This record gives sequence, structure tokens and C-alpha cells, in this order.
Amino acid sequence: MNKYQIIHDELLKEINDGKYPNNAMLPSDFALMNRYHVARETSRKAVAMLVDEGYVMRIKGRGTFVINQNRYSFPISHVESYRELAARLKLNERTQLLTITDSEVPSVFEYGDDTPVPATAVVRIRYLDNEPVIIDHDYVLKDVVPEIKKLSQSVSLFELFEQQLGLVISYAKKTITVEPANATDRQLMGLAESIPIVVIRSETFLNDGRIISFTESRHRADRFKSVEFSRRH
Amino acid sequence: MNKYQIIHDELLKEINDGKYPNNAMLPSDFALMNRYHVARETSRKAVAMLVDEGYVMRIKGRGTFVINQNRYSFPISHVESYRELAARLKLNERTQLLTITDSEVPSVFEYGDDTPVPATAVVRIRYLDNEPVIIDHDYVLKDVVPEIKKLSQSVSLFELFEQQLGLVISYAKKTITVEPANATDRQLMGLAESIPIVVIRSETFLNDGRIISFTESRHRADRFKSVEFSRRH
DNA sequence: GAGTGGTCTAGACCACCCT
DNA sequence: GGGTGGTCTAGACCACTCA
Repeated sequence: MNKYQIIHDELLKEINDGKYPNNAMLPSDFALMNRYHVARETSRKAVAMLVDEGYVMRIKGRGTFVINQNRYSFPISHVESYRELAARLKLNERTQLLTITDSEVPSVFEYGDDTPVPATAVVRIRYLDNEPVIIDHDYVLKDVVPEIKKLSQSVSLFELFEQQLGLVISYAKKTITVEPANATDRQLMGLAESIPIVVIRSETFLNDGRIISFTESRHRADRFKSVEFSRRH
Repeated sequence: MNKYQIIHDELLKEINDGKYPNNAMLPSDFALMNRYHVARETSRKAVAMLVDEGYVMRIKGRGTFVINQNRYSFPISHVESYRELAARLKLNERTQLLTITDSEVPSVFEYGDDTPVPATAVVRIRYLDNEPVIIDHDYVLKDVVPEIKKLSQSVSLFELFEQQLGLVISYAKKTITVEPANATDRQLMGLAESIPIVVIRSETFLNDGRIISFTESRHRADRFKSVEFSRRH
């Protein structure tokens, strides 16, 4: 584990534990240098991560301050699996595996040159507080993962990739649109026709630059919320 | 202008000009050190920004590579005014100012302790290719900007804040939801009732930590698209 | 003037990739 | 082995804020 990662994690834990409540000031760069016996740039890197993630903001000449967090929302600015998300939000979540089939990457993802790309299609339905709210269609490229033998109910695809196959996920590119519910959506989620669907399509990249999977995550729009921070450049 | 900012801007220009096409390799850290006569951390900072913005990806042991860009979409991961966005996408855009009135921050933004916060409400309608697609409701805090005398059609609120008032915008916090169209939406955008609205509510922060404005940006959902990059931590 | 964050330097060692 | 990115150091100077 890197030094800046350790410092980041410890500070984040202290924020979440309430040691640094909303608007509180974090230790200064120099305080962190002494506390962790690191160079200033190392402590700054840890804090820069917290800034990136929207936990704190830095103000020149004043200090680093905790920003009020809205915890009951869907963050889309990080690559985060459904299971990690639900655990973080402490929601009662349940996932039901529907099918695992041999398939191809759907043309909507505009991948490759019209030749079919073999993939394993995984369809799952996500419940929050016992209400079906998300249907995930994952297309895992067979070039990268030849076979998905058995997907335990208790293991996410990301965990499978990272822990069992030793692959490291680094980036995702996400597209958000709003589309009408299709027949499958309405049936699986028990929707009236009038409810639209928020569709988040993702390409997930490994740290060696390969694409490992395409995902279409279909959220019922009246249960969808996303919060994110953005910096101005 | 900072050195890393200059390097970043020049590299980005070269990417957009096609000098580094998709999948091309950017100069290495050491090449950039020589080219710009800077320390390695400075050149790395410039490239780190490009990574943040999703233009390139770095692969250990191999190099830094350009990622294919999808340019015709709404980026929501940066604080960017409508005018800046439209200019970047080279779309035919037009903005119509509807009203400037004395108002208060609506309760939906959950700001303060239920006491009304005085603000100037600015309502504008945005056209892309002569079709009305976005209605923006801005609430500019009177504590920060006491009066908005006259808003030229050719000046955005951000330009007004930054250039005329010398304020520096640094962060925004955005919430995305999907809601039914209200009567105003339907009338101004000429919508059938069945079209939902993507609502992006933002709080915009100055670099001194003050909030300057709240914005409710209402997009007709069938014309809405957002693309963003996210890194896994 | 003391404290804060912002930028920058000139090194160093490491892990990883490719040939 | 040579090139790449990832981390880290021990300084330095600056702009800004606050008392």
C-alpha cells in the first residue's frame, strides 16, 4: 500500500467517523508531514484524492475543509460496482442472477467494425429495500475472460475479475441517456408504461488498456438519483 | 499561467489537431522534461490533468496513449457553462433570456435553515439547432451578487461572475434526477406530456468557499446525453 | 508575521514492459 | 538493458488569509 493511499484512507475514515465533521478543518500539509513522517508532496497527494472525490475542499491561505456529504444518492463519477455501492450506502440490497448465456456485444456499444464480438451475457436484477430498481446486462468479452463458469450470488463481476482472475480495472466510460421502458423492463420491475428508464452504458477498461466488458444498467427513472462533484479547470 | 497548465493546453491542442490520433502515444515524462525544460513532476501534473479529463490513459511500462473521444455529448463531470459547452461542440446554439426577478432560493435546494435566502432568479431557454431543449433557472445569491443590472444576451452568467465581478468559480455539486415535465416545461419546449425531464440541480462554489448560485437545468430527456470518464480508485 | 495552500525543482528508487 | 510510468524526498519560493 502506498503512503499517500494510507494517509487518504485514514483521513477518510476520520471524516466518516465524525472526527472531522462538516466544515471542520483537516490538518494542514505540514501537520500531515509531521504526523506521518512524509514529504509534503506525499501528504498533498492524499488530500488531493479527497478533493477529487468531493469530500473536502482546499482554500488557499485558509486550510482544507470537509464538505457536507449527501450519502443517499448514486455516485456515477467513480467506477464502483453495485455491491460496493450498496455496502457503502448501507442499503438493504439483493441481487438476483437471471441468466448467463453466450452472446455478442450489442451494436449499440459501437465496438469494433461490425464483426460480431463474442461475449458472455450476464443479466441480473437489483433490489433496494426489496424493490426491483435496476436491471444490469453485462457483456464480458471472451477474448479476455473465456468462460464464466459459475457466478456465486455473493460475488460481483468486479470481484470475480479482480480477485479470481487477477485483472485490474482502471477506467470506465459511461454514457447516460433516458429511454422508454421496454417489455423486459416493465415485466421484471413491474412498471407502468409511463415510467422512463435511465440507461447507463459503460465500457470498462483494464489497466493494460484492454476493454473487459460492456454494461447496460437500466434504472427505473423515478428511483434514480446521481450526485457528483466537479471542479472547474 | 502555470507551467503544467501550459503543457496541458498544448498537448490537448495537439490531440485535438490530430497530431496524436487515437491510440497514439504521447511523449514520455522524460521527453516532456526536455521539451519544456521542467522537472518531471511538473510534466506529470500536466499529463495527470489529461488523464482526469479522459483524454489519455497511462500504462505502466508502456506509455501514455490517446483515448478515442466521443465529442457529441453532454459532459457533466466538469463545471462548464452552456455557452462554453456549445462552443466546444460547435453546435448552433442560441439562448433566450426570459425573466430576471427578485426571488428566494427554492426549498428544493435545501440551503440554510428554512429562512428565505434572497436571490435573483434568471430564467433562460436554450436552443440547439433551433430546437428548445433546455430551460435554466438560476438563483444568484444577493449576499454575493447584490444586483444583476443587465444581462447581455451575449454574456453568460459565468462570464459575468468571473470577468466583470472578479469572482473565481471552483466547484459545483450536481444532482441528476428524472422528473415529469411541468406545465412551464411543456409550454416553453412544446412537449407532449409523455416526455420526461432530466433535472440537473447544481450548487456552485467560489474559491473562497462561498456558494454563489443554485441552478436548475431542465433538459428534455429525449435530447439528453451525458458521457463521462471515471477512474477506479 | 505566522500559517496556509499552490507551484516547482533535481534528484532517487522501484515495478513493469519490450526486445 | 533501456524505456516507461509510479512513488517519494527535502528542499524552495510564492500568493493568500487572518490576527
